[in-house]
Amino acid sequence: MTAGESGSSDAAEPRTAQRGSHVEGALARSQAARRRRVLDATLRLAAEGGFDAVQMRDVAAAADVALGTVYRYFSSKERLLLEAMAEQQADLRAYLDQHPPPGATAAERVSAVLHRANSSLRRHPDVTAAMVRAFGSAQQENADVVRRVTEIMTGIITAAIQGTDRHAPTEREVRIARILMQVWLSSLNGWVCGVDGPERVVEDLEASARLMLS
Amino acid sequence: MTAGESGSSDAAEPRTAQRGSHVEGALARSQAARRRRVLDATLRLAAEGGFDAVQMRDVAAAADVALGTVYRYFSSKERLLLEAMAEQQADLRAYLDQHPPPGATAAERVSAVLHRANSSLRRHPDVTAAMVRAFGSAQQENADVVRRVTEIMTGIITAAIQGTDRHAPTEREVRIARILMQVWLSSLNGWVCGVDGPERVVEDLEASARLMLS
DNA sequence: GGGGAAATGGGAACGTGTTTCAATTTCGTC
DNA sequence: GACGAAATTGAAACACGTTCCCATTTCCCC
Repeated sequence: MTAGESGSSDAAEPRTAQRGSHVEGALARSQAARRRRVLDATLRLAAEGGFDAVQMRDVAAAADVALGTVYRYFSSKERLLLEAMAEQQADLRAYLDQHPPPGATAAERVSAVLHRANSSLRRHPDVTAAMVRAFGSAQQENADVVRRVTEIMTGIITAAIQGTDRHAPTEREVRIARILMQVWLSSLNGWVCGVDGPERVVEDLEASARLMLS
Repeated sequence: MTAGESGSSDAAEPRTAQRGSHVEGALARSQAARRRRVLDATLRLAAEGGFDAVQMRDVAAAADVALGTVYRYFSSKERLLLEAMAEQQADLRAYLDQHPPPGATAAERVSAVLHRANSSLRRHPDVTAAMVRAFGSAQQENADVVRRVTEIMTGIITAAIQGTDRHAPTEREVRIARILMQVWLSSLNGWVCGVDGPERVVEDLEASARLMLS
């Protein structure tokens, strides 16, 4: 998707109270930089060897911080990958907001969006695998990030359904978007664990879009 | 679902070649018993404390076998839980074959089946959580069990769509069944990781069944 | 520019999944 | 009933996520 860098970020500070006072809720610059290095190191390692290659000691070393510092910013490996996933999805949404997909009907636009998104995922299979695996084994303490990810994905699909017309989404549209997101996630899971080929993800999504948006 | 014991079983022997000769492909009685004890111990532990309570050393102790023996039968904790899940789903299918759900329309029958299945899952939340978590983080080497599980779940839904009329399922019916299964799995994941309440699983399924079967 | 709190570094230590290995037991075959 | 192959046991060892601890540094406030 080439949606590249920056963007996103809403939650996510170290889990202890904030210092200072004036910029309540924001991390000091050096802290933001550290956090970014950790996330970048995570993506780099994931790109090489997937979930298993993201070893916390290696992440710390690659980000040039101490292991304890990684844990200060991300309470677990799972959370680290989930935050990376949330950021990735947020970037994707931002990109799509700027470059809305073509298509006259809702089904066409949804198809176009998910096609783009998936070919981007296919270009980094190990990263995707790492994130999907973290997502699939998520625990209660990470429910907030999981929710954030699902909301972003649902939002992407809702936007595609609506197209340029920006009315408040219908109840029905939201439901359909949610179902499509669930199919998407399940399909990705099937792909990364080797049950289906990567084409299957797009096939599933197009089939379900066709079934519900006609 | 009270579908209780026995049943299922197709694959799943220890990963080395078979002894003897006459009963090709089947485990000696004592081996089958050991395997069963391991699975039962797994379910017992999962029922108490979910995924984290299923510790391989404890499973071995509870099943009264050595740790190495557990690993002879199940190559990993993930596989152990997945095989348990496959068995559970196979039992559910067998039960439903004997007690087909009521309903005049496909949507009603699907709704009835999934309602039953889910209230059974809700009765053992920790077991469900353990299995769903294993499923969600499944790796390539367990693709076979994952496929078996999804096929059983899809089969259950397909049967519900068809009702008493046993024609070969339509292409369209298979596609719908697959999508419903995917929604089911995603929804379960949302439940066990605390993003949604357990009612949400049934809501999602009914909504999608309604959307596709009308 | 000193005081104090929070953050960071560095590294040991712990828990649990997984592997390994030698000794022993089980079981089919002759 | 003895032989040999496979299965089982018991225990140690390893890998990696996670936790802990303390010395050092950074940063805010006075």
